[in-house]
Amino acid sequence: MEFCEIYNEDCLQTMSKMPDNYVDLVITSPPYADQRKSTYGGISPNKYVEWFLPISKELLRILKPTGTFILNIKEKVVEGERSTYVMELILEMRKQGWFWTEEFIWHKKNCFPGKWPNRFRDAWERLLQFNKDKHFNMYQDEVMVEMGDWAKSRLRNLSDTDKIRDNSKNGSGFGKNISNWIDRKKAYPTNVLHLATECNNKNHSAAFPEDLPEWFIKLFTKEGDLVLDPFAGSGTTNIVANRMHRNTIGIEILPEYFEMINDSINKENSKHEYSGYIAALC
Amino acid sequence: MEFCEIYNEDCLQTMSKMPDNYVDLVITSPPYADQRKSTYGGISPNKYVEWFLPISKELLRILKPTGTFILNIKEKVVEGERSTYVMELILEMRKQGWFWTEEFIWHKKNCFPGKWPNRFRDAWERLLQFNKDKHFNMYQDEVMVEMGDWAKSRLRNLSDTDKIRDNSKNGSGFGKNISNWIDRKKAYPTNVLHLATECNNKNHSAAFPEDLPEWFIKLFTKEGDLVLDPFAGSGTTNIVANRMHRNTIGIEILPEYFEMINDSINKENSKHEYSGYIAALC
DNA sequence: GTTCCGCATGAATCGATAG
DNA sequence: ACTATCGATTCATGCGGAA
Repeated sequence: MEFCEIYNEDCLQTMSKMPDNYVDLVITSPPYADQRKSTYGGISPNKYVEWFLPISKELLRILKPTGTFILNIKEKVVEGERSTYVMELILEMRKQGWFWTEEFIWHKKNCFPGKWPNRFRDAWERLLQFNKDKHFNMYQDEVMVEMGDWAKSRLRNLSDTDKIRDNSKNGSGFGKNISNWIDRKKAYPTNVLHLATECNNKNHSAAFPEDLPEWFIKLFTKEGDLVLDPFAGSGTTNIVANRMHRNTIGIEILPEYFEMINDSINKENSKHEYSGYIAALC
Repeated sequence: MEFCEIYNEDCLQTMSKMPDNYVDLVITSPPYADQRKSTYGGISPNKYVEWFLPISKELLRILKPTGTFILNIKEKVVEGERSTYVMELILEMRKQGWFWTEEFIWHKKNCFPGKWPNRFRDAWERLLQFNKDKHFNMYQDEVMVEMGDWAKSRLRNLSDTDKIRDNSKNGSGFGKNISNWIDRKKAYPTNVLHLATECNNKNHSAAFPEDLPEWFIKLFTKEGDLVLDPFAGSGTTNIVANRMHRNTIGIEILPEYFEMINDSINKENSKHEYSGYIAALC
């Protein structure tokens, strides 16, 4: 059986006890600069990079060479301008030895309402993918999506040009062989994720939707792998990882969130046993 | 009558002849690093910031204090990693005196296909908003959209002349319908734009869809204002600005694109006169 | 007139092979 | 070793012709 461990500690402390090359996937949403002040005390934007770098350094140590680190972050507006600490953080993390492989966009379909004279509602966040090595595990087939409707009609009748590679029309060298697509139902996704924010009673100010960690856990781990969230918050990452039969560790410094995560995990697992029981009866 | 001037020159040269505080909106998509190599020669990623800074400095001089600069850009992948030149550019432009007000996301619904072991297709680009002053002109009501789903599906199948009529607000049946319908349930948009790239016969490798400059021209200018595109390319920005009764200047260094822009503008304007003639007859 | 269907095409990237 | 070129992979869109 996979384990699910939650620690009520500062994440630097917990991570210091972990061996090198231990974790398969880190996915976290750290407290944003100067936000959630009432709970985490708030880190001011100009101290943010300084505050985060020791953490990213430790993450680099404990991550497996084949592993991935997904950082959910967005810069806040300070005096009418976007802050630059996220960009500075990326540049500094590269100096630590991280590879900045990709930037996914989380498009929040139901973003926070509001109106300002000089800007619109912020409907997206960054999902930064960092790696320790240029060769990492990626299980792309696990997250394939339904192909658009166009394919249904397209694949019924193949034209002659569809049956052979059709290069050299432009200089791009890009051709196609549509006949390869017969029987193909699904397509690979892109680097833009369309997910609604979770607005139900999580009692945590920065909960992300379960679909978000689920997607990355599918993409970057297999069953039995280890998923870490050093800023567990409401524990969404751990709950989802546990449900997906991954080992998982969550670290949360605030006792009230720590308790909440434990409650959620217990509830989830008893529900699981219950449904297993029901299934056995049928 | 508004003017539409296209120059076949290096943009630094053309801009040097312009007075200070002259332009209301700059919207441009410069050649990306090492991209479009066959036509523009390509700028290597590590020289990109150095190459662009003199241009952004000149733009800062000729932009009005109430004006806005929209920069469409995306970093390419180099050796399995996203390049950092866009982030470095933002940091350097702030040192020049620019405010980095916002980052809009252009979600490209039909992005370039392909498959790689370590990444998915890139479906988004950055639309960076820079300002000279914290107080700039923004006409938010001009870009309001239907509550919930976007009006796009309704507008998609309309012909060009319908779009012109809508933009010139001449009280045609179409415009009236739209305005009634917007008044019923209007909402401000977000900072995520969903547009397809134009893949038809533009003869330019990097044309953006007309909706893109149209949206920003509506948002940041009014009729009679001046819109500049220092890397005009196929001239989309200028054509749209001209149609929307803005003054516009386009600069394009390559003679073949320069000719193409002039042809397009002439065609557009003669079509406009023709439809005006028809309208007068009715 | 309207809907349907066929088709070209696009700011790409990786890994292997050749100079 | 290091750089340059080449082949392989892929999907949504708008247009134009057909039904």
